[in-house]
This record gives sequence, structure tokens and C-alpha cells, in this order.
Amino acid sequence: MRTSGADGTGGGSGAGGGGGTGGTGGGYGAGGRRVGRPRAQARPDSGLSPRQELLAAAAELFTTRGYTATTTRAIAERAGMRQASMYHYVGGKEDLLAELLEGTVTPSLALAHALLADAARPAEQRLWELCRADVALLCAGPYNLGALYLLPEVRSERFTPFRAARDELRAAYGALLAATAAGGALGPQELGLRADLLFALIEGVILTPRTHPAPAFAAATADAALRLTGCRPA
Amino acid sequence: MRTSGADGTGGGSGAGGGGGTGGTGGGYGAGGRRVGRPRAQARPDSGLSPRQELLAAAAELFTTRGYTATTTRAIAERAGMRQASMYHYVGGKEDLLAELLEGTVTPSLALAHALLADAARPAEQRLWELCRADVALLCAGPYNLGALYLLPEVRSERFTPFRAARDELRAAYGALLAATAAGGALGPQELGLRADLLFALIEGVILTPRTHPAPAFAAATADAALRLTGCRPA
DNA sequence: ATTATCTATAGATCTATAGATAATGC
DNA sequence: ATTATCTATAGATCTATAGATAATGC
Repeated sequence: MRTSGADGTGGGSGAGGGGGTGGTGGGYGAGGRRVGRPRAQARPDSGLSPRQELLAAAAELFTTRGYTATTTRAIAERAGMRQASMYHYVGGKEDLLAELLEGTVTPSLALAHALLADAARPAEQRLWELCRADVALLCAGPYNLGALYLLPEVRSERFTPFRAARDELRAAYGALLAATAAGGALGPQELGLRADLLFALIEGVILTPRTHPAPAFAAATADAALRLTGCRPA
Repeated sequence: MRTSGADGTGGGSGAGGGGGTGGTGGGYGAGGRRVGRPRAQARPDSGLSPRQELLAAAAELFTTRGYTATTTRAIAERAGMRQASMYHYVGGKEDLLAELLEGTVTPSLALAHALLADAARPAEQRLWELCRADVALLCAGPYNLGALYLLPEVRSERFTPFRAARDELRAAYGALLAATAAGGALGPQELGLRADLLFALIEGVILTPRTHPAPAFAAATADAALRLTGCRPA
């Protein structure tokens, strides 16, 4: 029998992001005995909640083998449980994909809103900061989760929240650009076009082989973004 | 029994590109009776060779439903034949994917080589032209074939020719950039980084919703590319 | 004879649910 | 009693090959 919810893990911070895995999040890793039938294959405690382990497994497998090619069995087994047990924590592969996708946008979106509200600093500086942080987020983590943006599945209704967040982020780029001197000089048509190109550059890092060291790369991309928009001289 | 080759269609021009489908390419569409057992489901002649019809079907299905999710049956049936008959023309799905991918790079690569050799024109002008043409190619055709770049399968050995061509194209962007005044002023490290960012912008159009009219969008992207590289003032 | 098709199929999987089981909690 | 697992499974597919068949070509 499938117990109803069980997502009581809290917010869920997007398992793919950042290397900072540690931190015993939420009562797991306490070493003590746990309720419920023991797992068939015992394993050293990773410190992650089962749901987070599923997310981490999904991030690796989706990017490495592909979303459709990844079976529920592969995800569950990599997370240390049997295939059927996965359904105790998530509704299926789609749930995992949705959460991973949202994790690649939500932090940047929050930052964008904060920057838009911060009228004290020059818009150029705020735009640069958003670009830098967004690229850093997209390049964070061992797997290129941005590659999942182009999955056909993402067009389906299940992923409307993700698409909405991404569209909001694009709009925030446009609003920030409009607040710059260069952006203010443009007509609305031209402004929208330039914001799209700016966004294409930022997200285009998904398509770039990760050869350059990440922090320098993020800053260099932000520099290039300001040149692209006309906010900064060559 | 599987007859050996049967790829005698000629070069194969990448079925996804351009809207210019017409032109009765290579003896098909002649209206006359054709050798071999008739198809189970007769259909009005499309003017495309069976292989081209398979490519067109694959382009639609791969981008619409996903590569792994697309079955050989779906491709064959959309091309007007039964599942098994597909193997008379191609070795399998991978063949189709490889040909579609190569079609999105080969024309730009040829142009890049031609432009590199044309020392008479200013490098800035040639770089602009490459950007414009490449974006136009990536936006051509009804389906976003660039979305296939991020398939995990593409990392496998089968797609080495495609990856090599794409790397060559990236290198050509770098060489053209190095020939510009702005590029010449950069150190080798900085130049490589900037070429990668340039390439990220161009390929980033894959991630952009196709709202703007294609020709204007291609030109605007080329403008933005020159600003990004520092070849053109804001 | 050659060619382009077709039908049939072996062998291999995959998802999601039902129901059993083995812990801790009270 | 509650919870987290497990085992088992129904029903549905998919790929690639073997071998048959129905045209045209000579």
C-alpha cells in the first residue's frame, strides 16, 4: 500500500547544486536505529535523506545516460533501495526531474528579485552580479543539469512551474537591462531582443565544455554579457 | 536478409535544414512504377527518397518526443514503411541521429574555412558573416535540431565525426577572432576564453524560444557577437 | 535475377501497484 | 500501531534478424 505524502524532508535544496553535501540535514545520519524494515543492501550512511539520495542519483543518471534511458530501478538502486521503494518518496521520474530543474533556476530568480529591488546600486553593477551568479549556478555541481532544459518532456504541463520560473528570470534580466543607461536608450522591441541574446549567452554556458576554472569563467561571462548588451565598452 | 549498403542516395543534405524540400531529388517522384514489393500503405509521393523521409521523420520525432523515447517503429511508420523495412536504408536510430547532427555543423564549417582563406576582406566582416550564417542554420528548419547536441549518446564513439566537426568549427571561430584587431590584442589564454563565449552565444540560440523573425534575429545575434568579442563599440 | 518490401518473432525489459515483512514506538 | 522497506507480478513494449513475397528488369 502506498502511504500518501511522505515528502516531509523540508524544502529540498536541489541535490545537483554545489559540492556542499555534508551537514547531516534533518535527523539523518544520526547513527541510531531507524524505523521500518531494514534495507536489503545495507550501506554506510551518506548523511543525505532518502529523497536527497534519489535526487542525487537522478542528477547523475539523467545527465549521464539520459532521462528516458534511465529506469526507475537504476535510480532506486543507486540510491541504495529497491525499485519499488522509490515510490514511497517520489511519485516517479517526473517528480525528480521537476525538482532538479527548479533547483537550477530558483536561486537565480531569488537573487534577481533582490537585485531589482536594490535601487541604490547602479543597474550595470547589479546586472553583472546576476550574470556572474547565474553562470556560477549553472556550472556548479558535478553534472550539467542545464542539459535537461532541452528535454521534450519539459514542454509538458507537469513542468509549468519550472518554465514559469525560467521565463520570470528572463524577464528579470530584461528589467535589469532596461534600468541601465545603454538599455534605457533602446526601444522596447530592441530591448526585448537584446535581453533574449543576453539570456542566450548566459544559458549558452550549458553547451560549453567545462575547461576553464569555474569562478573565473563566471566572471568572464558576466564581462562578456555587459559588452554584448552595450553596457560596457570593448 | 539485409542487403549490404543501399545508401545510394548521394550526399544527404540534412533533412532538417531549410524549408526547401522540393526538387525531386534523384529519380524519386518520377511517378513511374518502382521496383520491389509495394508498400502496405500506399501514400502520395513526397518527392523525397526513402532515406530522406526517414531523416525527416527522425528529425521531427527526436526533437518532439525525444531520442530514446522514439521507437524505430514510429520513425518507419511516419516515413511510410513498416518497422523492419527501415533497416534496409539505415543501420538504426544512431545512423539517423549522426546524419542529422552533422547536417547542423557541416555547412557552417565549410563556410568558416572559406572565410578563413579569404584574406582580402576584413576579419571583423568575415566573423560577422560566419555568426549570421551559423545562427541562420541553427534556426532553419521546423525543428530545433540543436537540442540534440546535449544528448548523452552524443558522447559515444559513434558520434566522433560530429564532435570533431563541431570542435573544428569552434576553432575556426577562434582563428577568425584572432585575426581581428580586438582579438589580436588579446593573450592566447584570454583569446581562447573569448572564443568559447562567442561560441556559447551562437549555440545559445538553441535555447531561445523562436519568437523573433529568423533573418533579423540572425543579424542581431551577429551584431551582439561582435560587441561581445570587443570587435565593435557599444 | 534483383530489389524493396512485408510478416513473424525471440529475447529482453520497464512501470506501478498489491500485499507481506521487519524494524521502532508506545 | 506506525513506518520503511521488501518481494512478486500484470500488462505492455521494443530491436534486430530470418525468411517470405511481389514488383520490375532482362
